[in-house]
Amino acid sequence: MVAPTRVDYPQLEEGVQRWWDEHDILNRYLHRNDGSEKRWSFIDGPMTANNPMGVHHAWGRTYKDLWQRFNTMRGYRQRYQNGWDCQGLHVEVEVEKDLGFRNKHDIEAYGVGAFVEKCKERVLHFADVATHQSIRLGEWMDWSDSYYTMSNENNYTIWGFLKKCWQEGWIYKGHDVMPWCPRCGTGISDMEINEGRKKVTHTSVYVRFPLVGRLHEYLLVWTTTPWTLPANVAAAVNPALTYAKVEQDGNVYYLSSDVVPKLKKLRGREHGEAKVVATLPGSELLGWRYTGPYDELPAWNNTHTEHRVVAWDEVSAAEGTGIVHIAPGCGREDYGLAKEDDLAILAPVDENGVYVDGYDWLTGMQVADVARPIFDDLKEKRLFYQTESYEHVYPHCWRCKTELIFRLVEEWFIAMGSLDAPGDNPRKRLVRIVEDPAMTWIPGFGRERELDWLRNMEDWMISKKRYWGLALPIFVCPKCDAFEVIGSEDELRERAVAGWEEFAGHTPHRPWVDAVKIRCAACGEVASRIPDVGNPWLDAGIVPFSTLHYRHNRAYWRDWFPADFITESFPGQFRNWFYSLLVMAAVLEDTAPFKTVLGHATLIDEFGEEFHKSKGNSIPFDEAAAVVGADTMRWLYAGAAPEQNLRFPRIPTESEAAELRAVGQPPRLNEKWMEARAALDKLWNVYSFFVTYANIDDFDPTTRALPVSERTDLDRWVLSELQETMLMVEAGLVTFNAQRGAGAISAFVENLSNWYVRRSRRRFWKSEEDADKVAAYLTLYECLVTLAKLLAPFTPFLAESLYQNLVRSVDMAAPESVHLCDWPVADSALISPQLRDETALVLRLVNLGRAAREKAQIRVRQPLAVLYARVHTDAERESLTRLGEQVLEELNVKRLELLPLESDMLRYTLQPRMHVLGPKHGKLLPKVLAALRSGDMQAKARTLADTGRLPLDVEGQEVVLTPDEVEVEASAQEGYTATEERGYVVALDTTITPALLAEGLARDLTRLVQDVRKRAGLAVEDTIDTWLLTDAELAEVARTHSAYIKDETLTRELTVTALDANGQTGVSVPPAEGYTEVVPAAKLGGHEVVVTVRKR
RNA sequence: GGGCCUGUAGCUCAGUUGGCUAGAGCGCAGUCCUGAUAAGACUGAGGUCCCCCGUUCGAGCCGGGGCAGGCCCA
Repeated sequence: MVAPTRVDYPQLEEGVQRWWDEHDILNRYLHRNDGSEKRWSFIDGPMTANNPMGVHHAWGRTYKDLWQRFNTMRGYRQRYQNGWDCQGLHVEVEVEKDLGFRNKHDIEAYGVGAFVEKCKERVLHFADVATHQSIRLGEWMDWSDSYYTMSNENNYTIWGFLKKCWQEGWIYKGHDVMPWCPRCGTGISDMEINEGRKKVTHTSVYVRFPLVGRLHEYLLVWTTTPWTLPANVAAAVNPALTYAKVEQDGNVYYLSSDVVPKLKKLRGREHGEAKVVATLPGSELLGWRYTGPYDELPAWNNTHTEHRVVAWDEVSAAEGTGIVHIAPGCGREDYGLAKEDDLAILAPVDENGVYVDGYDWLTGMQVADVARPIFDDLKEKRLFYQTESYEHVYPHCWRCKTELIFRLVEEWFIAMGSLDAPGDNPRKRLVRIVEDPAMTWIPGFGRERELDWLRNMEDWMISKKRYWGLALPIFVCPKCDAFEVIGSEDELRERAVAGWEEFAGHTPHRPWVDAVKIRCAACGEVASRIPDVGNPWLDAGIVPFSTLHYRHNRAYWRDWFPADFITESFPGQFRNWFYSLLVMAAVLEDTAPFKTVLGHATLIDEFGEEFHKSKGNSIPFDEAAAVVGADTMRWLYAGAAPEQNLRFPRIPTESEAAELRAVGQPPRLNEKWMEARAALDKLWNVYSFFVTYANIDDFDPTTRALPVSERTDLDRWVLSELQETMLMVEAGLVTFNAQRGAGAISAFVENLSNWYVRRSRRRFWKSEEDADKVAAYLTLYECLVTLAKLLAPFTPFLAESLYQNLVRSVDMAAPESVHLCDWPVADSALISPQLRDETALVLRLVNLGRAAREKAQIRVRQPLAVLYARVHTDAERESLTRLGEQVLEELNVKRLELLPLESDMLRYTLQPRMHVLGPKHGKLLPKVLAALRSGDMQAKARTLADTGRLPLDVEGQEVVLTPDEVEVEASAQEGYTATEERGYVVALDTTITPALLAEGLARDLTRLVQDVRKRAGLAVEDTIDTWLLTDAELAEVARTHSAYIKDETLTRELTVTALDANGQTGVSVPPAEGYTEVVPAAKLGGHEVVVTVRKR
C-alpha cells in the first residue's frame, strides 16, 4: 500500500483511467447486470454536439453518471446510452462561419447537399470531442452506442409522430409574424434576437389619418417604421385612456391627453397654436372609420375592407400619440390584434425585404431605402404632420448587424387545442399527465412551472426555413392545396411517383429527400414536400421512442419506457426538452414519458455571470479537469443545491499550474475550492494515516479478525456512525438528492477524522500489537473501504484509487474494481443510539472544557488536577463513569468529579418550556411567566426538584407547574472558571502545583523534540537518540519525565546536560553528525534548550 | 401585465407542525492543539430576519398589501 501525504488529483485520475482502460473495466461495468431481473431506465437528454463541452455541462452529466453508477452497484440492468443533438440552425451558423458564408445565397451557391454534409461532419467531430471530455469526467456510458438525433431512425420516428398528429387533425399551416433578417433571408429566433439588440436613432414620423364623415378631423398617429405604413389596416387606442380633441390650423386632431404638451413642442413652423376643445375616453373612439395612408395601392383595394379604430389595452401614452398604427403583416402585437379583431393582413415585403407586387411605386424597393420617399409621398398627400429623431434599442441580426424587420411568414404548426374545447386534444392530455402526482418533479416547483407553460403556450411552430434538419414529411398539392403527412420511409417509397432513385441510399435530409414526389390523394396532381425543416426539439423529444425501438420492437420499448429518471438544467427545458418529450408521449401513447425529473439551476462564473461562449468566459471542461481534477468538480456539483445557481470558483491559470508542476507540486487552489473539496482532502489524510501505520506494522486486514463486540466503545461508536451514514447516503440517492448523500459522507469523514482518528492515534503508534491495536486497524479499515464504495458514484477516480490500494492489494478474490462491487448495505445491528448519545455528551463536555481553559488562559498541555462536570440525567452520569477517561485525556486533566445538585458552584434558573405551557395556558401565559420569574429562583428550583411540583399564585389562583413544563437549568456561579451550555456545566480547578507545572513542561519539551524530529527529516517510525542541553530546572524536569519523553519521541537514549549558573556544561557533548536546534527561551516557559537528535 | 422562485451576519446559505437568548460554513481578530492533516478546537466582533398591516399569549415562520431581485411567459 502506498499513499503520499498530499494528493495530486489530476495525476491520480490519469493513472486510474489508464488502469481502467488496460483492464477493460468499463465494459465489465456495462455488462455487470445483464442477467438482472431489476431494471432502471435512464434516458439521456441529448447534448448539443456543436462545440466542446464546458464545465457548465458537467453539472448535469455528473448527476447522470452518479445515478447510473449507484443503480449499477445496486444490481439494476441499464442501457447506458448517451445521446447527441445534431440538427438545427446553430450547427448551420457555425458551418457558415467556417466557410465564410454570409447568407442563404452563399449556401445555395455552395450546394445544399455539400453544406448538409459539412453540418454532419461538424456534428460527428464534436460528438467525438465531447465523448473524450465526458470520459475525462469519469462518465461511464456505452460510448459505442451513443444515439444521434440525425439518425434515420430518429427522423423516421418523428415522421410517424407527425403522421399521427395529422390523422388526428392537429397539423395545420398557419401564419406568424417573426423577426427576420432581410439580408440573410431568414427568421431570427427569440434566443438569437437577444444577442443582437443595439441602441440606434431612427427618424420617426407623425402622420394624420383623415376620419371618415368628419371633415378636417384626423387621428394623429406615430411610427418608427415608416415602411410599414403601406400595410396599415387599423389604428389602436386604449379604451381606458383619456383622449383630447385638439384644434390647430383649422383642423381637428385626436390624440392622448397626456401628449398634448408634447404637441406644442412638435408643431414647429408649419403648425399654429393648438387648443384642446374637448376630452373623451378612448372607448368613444372605437369603431371610427378613417382613410388609410395608402388606400390607392392595389394591395389595399384587394382587401375589400375599411380602416377602423380598435381597442388595445397595451397602448400607452408614454411614447407616440396614444394612437398606434397597426400593420398586422409587419408586427407581432399587430398580428395578434388582427387575429382577435379579424382585421385584414397585408404582407408587403418578400424574404429579402423587397416590396412585392401590388405596392405600385414601392414594388421592387428595399425597406431600408423607403423612409425618405414615403415622407415625401405623405407630404404630397397632405398626411404628413412632423418627423422626430427617436433613440431606442432595436433588434439587429446578430450575424450581419442588419436591422431586423418583422414579417409575416407561412409556418406549420401542431395545434395544442384548448382546455375548454370539447373532445380530446394535446393540451388536455399534457396537463393531465403533468398534474398526475405519479410524476415527480425535483425541485417541486418544476411541476407548476411546466403546467403554467402547458396551459398558456401557443400552438407548436414546427417549421423553419433552413437546410440542416428534420425534413418535414408534409406534401402539399399545388393544384388543390390539400396536404398530407408521410409517416415512414416505406410509405414514402410506396407513394413515390418520381425521384425515388435519386433519393434512395441517402439519409432523409435535404436536398435528397426533396426529389421525391407523390400523387395528391385528393386530386391526383403531383405533390412536392414543403422545403422547410423541423424544429430541433422534435429531434430531442422523440428520443424515448426512437432509441427504444418503438417502431420495430415494441416489447423492448415496453421494457424501458417510461424513463425512471431524466435530469437536465431547468431553465429553458420547460418549453424545450421536457415539453417536447411530453408532447410526443401524449400524442403517441397518451402517457408520461418519465417518472422523475431532476432539474438543476445554472452554473455561473466567479463573478456571477452565466457561462457563455460569446461572452468568452466559457471554461473547456478538460482544461479545468487538468487543474482541479474531475472528482473535485463532481464533488462540487453533487454537493450543490440543485435549485440554486452554483458559482464555479476561479481556477488557476495554465501558467500558474505549470509553474507549480515544474517544481513537482500539484496546482494550488483557492479557498473556495479547498472548501468544496474539504471532505475529500480530509478523507485522504485519514487514509494516508492508516496506510502509514499499516505499512510500519505490516498490517494485513485479511489475516485478522475481531468481533465488533470485543472492540472499544470508540470503535463501536464509529462503526455505528458508519452504518447510519450508509443509510443516509442511500436514502439521499434513492430520492435523487445527491446533496444529502454527499453531506452525510462529509459529516462522517469529519467525525472519523476529528474524533475517531484523533482519539485513536496512540493505539496505532504504540509498539506492542495487542487486541486493541488490531481493533483499531480493523475498524478504520472497515470505515475506509466502505467510504470508497459509498464514494464510487460521486468520485469514481478517488474511490477506485482507495479501493485498489486498500482492498485489491491484499485480497485478489475481491471484485477487480470498486465499480464492480455491490452497494454497501448497512448492518442495523451495529447501530447504537446509546453510543451516539454518549459520544455527543463527551464531545459537548470536551468543548466546554476547552472553552473553560480558554477562559482561564491555561493551555491544554498544562495538566490540571480536577474537572467538575454537571450533567442532566442519571444515565448521563452513568455514561461519564465509563467515558470520563476520554474527556480527561482530551483535556489533559487528572480527575473528573460530578457536581452534586447542591454544589455551591452552581446556580439555577427556571426555563419555561413554551410549547408545553403555551397551548395549556393560552392568554394567561404572560401572567404565569411573570409569576414564575418573580421572587427567589433558587428556592423555586429547589421546590420543583424536591417535590416535583411548583405552585404559583397567578391573580389569586393557584397554578401548578411540573418538571415537564419547566426545566431547571444549571449554570456556574460567578467567580469560577466554568462554562455552560444548556444546563451542562464544566468547571476547572486551576491550581497548578509544582508537580503539575513540571509535567506541563515535560509535554512542551516532548512537543519540541517532535518538531525537531520532523524538521530533521526523520521518518515517523525512526528511532533516535536525543541530547538536551538546558538550565538546571528544565534538566531536572527532563530527567524526572524521561520515560514519557523517550516513549513519545521514539528516543532510545536520552542524554540531559545541565548548564550551571555560569553557563558551563558538564561532560556529554552531542555528536557532530546529529541534527541540532537551539530553541529560544520564549518557546518554553523561559527555558532555553539546545536539542540534538540522531537517527539510530 | 401574468406565472414560478428568492429576500436572514461582510459572503454563501440553514431555520422542522408558530415557542425561550435566530444558527452553520467561509472570511476577519485572538488563543489553543497537532509526527495524518492545505486539517482541527475554542473565544470574539458582526443581525431593524426587505417594509407595513393583520391573526395569535407568542411571528423569521401563518394571512393581506407593498418594495427589490432572478427566471419564464406575454
